[in-house]
Amino acid sequence: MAHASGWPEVPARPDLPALEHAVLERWGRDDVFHRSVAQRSDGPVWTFYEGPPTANGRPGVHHVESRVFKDVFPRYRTMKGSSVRRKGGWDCHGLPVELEVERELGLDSKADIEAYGIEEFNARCRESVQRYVGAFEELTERIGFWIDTEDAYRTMDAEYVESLWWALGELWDRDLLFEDFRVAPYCGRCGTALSDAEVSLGYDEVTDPSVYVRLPLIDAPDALADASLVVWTTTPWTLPSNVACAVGESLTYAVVERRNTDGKTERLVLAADLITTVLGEDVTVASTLTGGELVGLHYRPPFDHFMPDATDEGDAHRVVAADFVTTTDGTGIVHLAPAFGGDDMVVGRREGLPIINPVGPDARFTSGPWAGRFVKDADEDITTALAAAGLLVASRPYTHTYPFCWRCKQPLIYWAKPSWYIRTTARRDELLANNAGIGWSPEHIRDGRFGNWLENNVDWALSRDRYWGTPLPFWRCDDCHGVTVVRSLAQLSELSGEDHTGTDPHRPFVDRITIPCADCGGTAHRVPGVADAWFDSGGMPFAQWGYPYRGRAEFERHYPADYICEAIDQTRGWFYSLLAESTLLFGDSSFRNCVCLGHIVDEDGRKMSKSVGNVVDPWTITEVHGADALRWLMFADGNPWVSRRVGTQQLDDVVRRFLLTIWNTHVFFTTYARIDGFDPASPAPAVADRPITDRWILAELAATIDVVDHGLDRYDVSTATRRLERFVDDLSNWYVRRSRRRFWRGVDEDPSDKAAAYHTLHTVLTTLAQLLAPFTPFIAERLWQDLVVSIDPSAVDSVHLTDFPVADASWRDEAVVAAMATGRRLVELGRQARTESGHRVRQPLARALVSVPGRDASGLALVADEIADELNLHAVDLADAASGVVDRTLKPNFRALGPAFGSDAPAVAAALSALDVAGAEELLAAADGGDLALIVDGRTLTLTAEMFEIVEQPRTGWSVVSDGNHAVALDTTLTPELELEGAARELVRGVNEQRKAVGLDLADRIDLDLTFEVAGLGERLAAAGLLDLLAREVLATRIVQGDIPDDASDVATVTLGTLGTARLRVLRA
RNA sequence: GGGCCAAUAGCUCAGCUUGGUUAGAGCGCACCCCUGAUAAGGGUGAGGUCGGAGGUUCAAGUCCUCCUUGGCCCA
Repeated sequence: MAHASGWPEVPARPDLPALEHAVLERWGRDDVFHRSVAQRSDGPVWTFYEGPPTANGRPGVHHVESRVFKDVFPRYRTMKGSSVRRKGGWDCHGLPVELEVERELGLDSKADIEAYGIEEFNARCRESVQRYVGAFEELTERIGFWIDTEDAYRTMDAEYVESLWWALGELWDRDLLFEDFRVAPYCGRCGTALSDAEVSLGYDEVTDPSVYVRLPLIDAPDALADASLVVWTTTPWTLPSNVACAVGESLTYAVVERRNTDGKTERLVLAADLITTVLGEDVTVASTLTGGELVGLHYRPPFDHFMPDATDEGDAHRVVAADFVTTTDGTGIVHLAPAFGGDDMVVGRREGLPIINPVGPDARFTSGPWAGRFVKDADEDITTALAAAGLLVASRPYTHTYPFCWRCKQPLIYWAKPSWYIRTTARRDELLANNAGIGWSPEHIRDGRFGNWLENNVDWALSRDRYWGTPLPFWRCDDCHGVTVVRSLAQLSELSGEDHTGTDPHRPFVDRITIPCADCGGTAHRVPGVADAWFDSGGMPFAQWGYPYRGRAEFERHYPADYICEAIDQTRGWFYSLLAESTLLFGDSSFRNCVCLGHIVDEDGRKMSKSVGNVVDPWTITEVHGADALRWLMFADGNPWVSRRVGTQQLDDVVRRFLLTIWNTHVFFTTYARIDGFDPASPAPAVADRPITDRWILAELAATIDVVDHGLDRYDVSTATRRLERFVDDLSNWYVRRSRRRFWRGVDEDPSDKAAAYHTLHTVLTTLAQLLAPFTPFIAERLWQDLVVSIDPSAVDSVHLTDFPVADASWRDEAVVAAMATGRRLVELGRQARTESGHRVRQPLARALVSVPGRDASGLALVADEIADELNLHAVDLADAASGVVDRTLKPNFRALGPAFGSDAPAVAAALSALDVAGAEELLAAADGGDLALIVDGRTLTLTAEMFEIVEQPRTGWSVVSDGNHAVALDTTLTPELELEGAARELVRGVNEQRKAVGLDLADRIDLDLTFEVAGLGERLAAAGLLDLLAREVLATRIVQGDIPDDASDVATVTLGTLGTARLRVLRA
């Protein structure tokens, strides 16, 4: 006999955060995560790389987003049988960490840091990183992100740094490392270059002197004889360093003539569009030419203080082409000083131009007439000098936004300083080819944002003049300047002759180590810089194992990654550094698939920021709505790569619409399983023998498994979650709704039907738990515990240790799915007809006639009873032509007509639609089921059956609602028998309400007293067998009529439609 | 200035790859139902020139071009 003991008592209103904490506790106690990985250790390896979050500051909601996406696919792959190691990682180096420590210590510049001491400063950085790692680990656990934090790599560890040194050594050996000048935003007072992020903090509107300068051409053809180029700049101090002028190759330039103040005529060259803006109206255009025609001409430079000497390579002071030249301002001719402009440097390199840099690290001139002056302060004197030399065309104040140092408010300058580069441009084609093989989500990243970025690849500027980072392992001889790249601490020990195998490979320790120069016997010191922190993270595929000095086997087993995931802003960050390093070192991409995420915004769509005060704390969310709600919102709301709104409203919606719907279904099942003592191990009826609703929900379950499985297989959570939401809605609002009475009526009424219902819903819920496991691991676990483990202690003890579900072949049934879809469509129409005709569903009606498209008619028999029951009808019949109660018209099917008739299709369609009922009948009769002959514009055309649909519309005066090809007609005639049945239904409802009102349990038996207002009604109900029905429905062991005193308590009154009222009293039997 | 993405109901989003003639869902709103999932649940309704303009096609929310607005990235 079945046992009732196992089923838990399930609260109707769950406390989801508390539920999750209990699940976390169980996972921890039973070591479920590690067991889930261990039990798949023989499976195929599927590799995930943790893109290391910078442990700098407390984790926010945006961290949750990437972490849940990093969780869902590894969980899925694990359930599919793969061995998925989850090695964590922490990005420890970088400027953000330094800035945080500077703030804490009240330091304000690099000079401050050096005065404070690099050793102590870096110790503080290390401590700061560790402090936040703890906060990240807590949140990681709370949101159910299964990752090995004990096994995590840290980019600041000696083994990690040594791996990076090895990589740099490899690049050096392959001639992929070099030193050159790099132009960066720079503060002369602080003596430091600023990052883009820092620069963006300090923009301000300012008025600068802008000058138009004439540069006489010296080797011009006749058309340009005696002409001068006109250039414009807002930084006159850069003019002494001018080495070339840039024009737009396809822009139009003009040679204009004008009379000067001294009466002479001069000839000036500038962009045709800018003549009036620069020179006013009083000029004559002598000729026009393209920028291309100017290229190669030489001019006299504005100053000769810093002329390149003969040893400098390059052909200076000429016109070059550059695509950044525009005519939006200036003159269309751009003065180039490679030492002081990023674009200038790029063009200068390409053209082989010299770099003239008379400015020192304090942003003061180092030589020349303005030596010792801050460059910006020399602008005025330089302008005066230009005027004196007759080169000044005009000088006008110019207001624009200019960057200032966010610390000291000094204007920044763009300044070239020596810098180490990785020669990525030498491998550009391989980068592009490797990118082409990556599975991007969304796909447009490959050819769009990332592809374009690779197309325009420039060499990777590797060095940073900072402190807390991977020190560049480059030792340079003080005497011969020869460079030695050190690849490990062991090699450093060997070269230096001291044991440094235990030395911390950070500044300042490595700075103190010198090695004798192998070439000249001099002493080599380490170059001062550290590596760009992106180099650290891009090296994680090998450095996380300490490769090649350690972990060779692990590296080979876990390279490349099958899957990585970060926010879309990482295209230039981690995605690039990963690809660049693996391409240069190993020749391929270190990741096969990549999901790019959009940003998190607040519930009004605004960016979350501390200053606006709309930052949502993840802990608030997890403790109010729960981690599952947050996870589901991330997966199911919109697409991963568009920005996602996170707020109370969205989370409430997820909880109510999705999680609580699942929970309610669980409560429904478990409540009745307890009462009936359902035993899942009892024999289950064959699926084919179960009622239509069971076969339907199992068929939908099979289809859902397919969609979810396929979606997760191709990194598509949107399709998977949408299908699950629909399935949960179908389950709750159709399967459970239709099946309720099967659960509550007595076992003895129809044991096999009840068994079918229990087995079906149990299968569905346990399978659903497995499908949900990668997405919402907490509620999935709870369902599994309640539905499986609680009644079978020998079952797999966690849903996360099970295999991903596979649909049983017996579940699939497309015919049933299609038939039920039609049936539900008809129920909608029937409900509408009842609403419109004013006949509530509780009042039974005799029958409905329905019409459906021909292809659906055959399946209607399967679901007719369901429709009848749901709409409370005695019969549902298919209206057909033979019944004489439908009108038929013809509706064109464009999908078939278009290809057949081309441009005549609209005319044919119009002819079909124009047919009235009589015309349609006539044609159909003539066709007799075969092809239809239609006369259009005097021509007789033959239409095959696919080209039209027959639309049926019930003709009678019944209550009809139709929609497209579907129609329902209700017979609204009320017979005395129907009224009697309606009264019985009212009684059932009234008694059940009263049962609840007096606090009876679901299974309690009752004695029922009834008094009818209409004489003889009780007898009529009894004669029709309806009182017996009532007794069964309300679990009444005895019904007594006419016994209720007027003053009795606990009496309810029920209105029985047209049949008066009844008074009833319920007592526990 | 360049690149990418987005624009569909009051709000948030599907649908677009594979063009087919009533464009869907949730929330909100209005009205109603249910009362053995009940501090739940359900139904019905109103609400859309699918950002704009051209083009391709028998047929365009869907394909192409241009434009407008917003977002992100780069300069």
